[in-house]
Amino acid sequence: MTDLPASPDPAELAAPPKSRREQIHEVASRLFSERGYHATSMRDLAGELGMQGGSLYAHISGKEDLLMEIVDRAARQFDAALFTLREDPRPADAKLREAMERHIRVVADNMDSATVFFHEWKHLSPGAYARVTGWRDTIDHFYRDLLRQGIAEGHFRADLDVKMGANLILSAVNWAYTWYHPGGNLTPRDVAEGYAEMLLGGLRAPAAAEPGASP
Amino acid sequence: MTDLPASPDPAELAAPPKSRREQIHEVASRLFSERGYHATSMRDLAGELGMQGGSLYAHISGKEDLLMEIVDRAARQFDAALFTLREDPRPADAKLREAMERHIRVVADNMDSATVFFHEWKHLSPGAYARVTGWRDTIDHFYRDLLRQGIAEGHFRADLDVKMGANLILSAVNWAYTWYHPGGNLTPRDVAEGYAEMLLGGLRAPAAAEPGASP
DNA sequence: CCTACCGATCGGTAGG
DNA sequence: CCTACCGATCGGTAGG
Repeated sequence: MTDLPASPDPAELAAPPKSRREQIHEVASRLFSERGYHATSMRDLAGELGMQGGSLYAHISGKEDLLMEIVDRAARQFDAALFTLREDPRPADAKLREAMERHIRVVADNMDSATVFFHEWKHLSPGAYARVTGWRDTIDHFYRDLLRQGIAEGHFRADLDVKMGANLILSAVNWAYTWYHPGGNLTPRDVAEGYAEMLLGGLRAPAAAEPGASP
Repeated sequence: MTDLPASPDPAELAAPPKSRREQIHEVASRLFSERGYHATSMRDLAGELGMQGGSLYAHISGKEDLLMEIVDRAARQFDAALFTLREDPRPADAKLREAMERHIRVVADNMDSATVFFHEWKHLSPGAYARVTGWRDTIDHFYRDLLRQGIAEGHFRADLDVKMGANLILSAVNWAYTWYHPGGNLTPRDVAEGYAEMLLGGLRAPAAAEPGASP
């Protein structure tokens, strides 16, 4: 109820005005994720922004650069989310929970560009393509190192197959892009904690309980 | 070293001659998986088969029908692999291993069409689209039922979140299409057993071992 | 299975 | 940011 003079549009309070370039980037992420890169025309994209196809080129240099930047940003977000955990002093199981939560949060907060990241990177030029596989290797190694740390600490099973374990964890957190609904009743934290609980403790019942026994 | 008269081409011994239609289907799976549906032209497809673009239409009715059949077949393979397990009398943990092995085997034996199944189904017409989501629901329910059975039997933890557990399992087996290499040193059975072991028993060490302690 | 072609649409540019 | 346009390519067809 407080007056805020010289601020005519209340929408401008919540978010600073987005540059046209940023708007194009955002709509492109949505369309590329919904229809795929090649099935989205520059005229489709322009239409959603209320302009003509040719007008886009006043703001961007080309369709592929748009894709490259969407994929690049997504990759950097994954990397940034996990990077600060490398030097984290906590034990491996706590770090695994935290890493999975951050990883899923990146997916959840960027459903569109995460989908583009996973589906459309093969349409990039060889240079950008190589950069993406580099990011993915970095993330893979992060989880492998984490598992090795846990084994060395004695928190994880000594007979663990590190490669396979990292694959399993990556499957869980990446696949979220196919089913997670940001507006739903599950937060990224819920998912991460549920997954970590199952992964760390296992699905199997701790003791051989009698079937049908009541407490 | 035995003579086989009236069989001039030894390649015909291993595999019966594939119909042209089947060849088209096979090459289309590969191209759609490598480049995506919309980035593959009918002329690309025809070129790989040594014919002109227009000639394809003597064998098939259209591009989308090709996609629909590839996706349909993949869906049916997943369904068929798990269907016979519904009535299997084994305990849930054994059935889970078996289901994961069969599921991963379908992915591994059909890397191309599995990739198309996971990436290109959104380009189908609404009718075919609905059919695919139906298949996916069926598979999802299979794993949920399996988890419920395991809880009822007392083999699985009673506090298990069935939906999340099914999601975790599906993540593991489906994501294999992104990294599995059919010619490599890991069989689908290796992957399934490794995954099942980690999922059932958990990553955590059974007892609190001393870090650095030697046996 | 080929040649020749159809209308439609593509990414991108010139000039304003 | 628009109008008008470029050459290229698309899925598909006619007629043989």
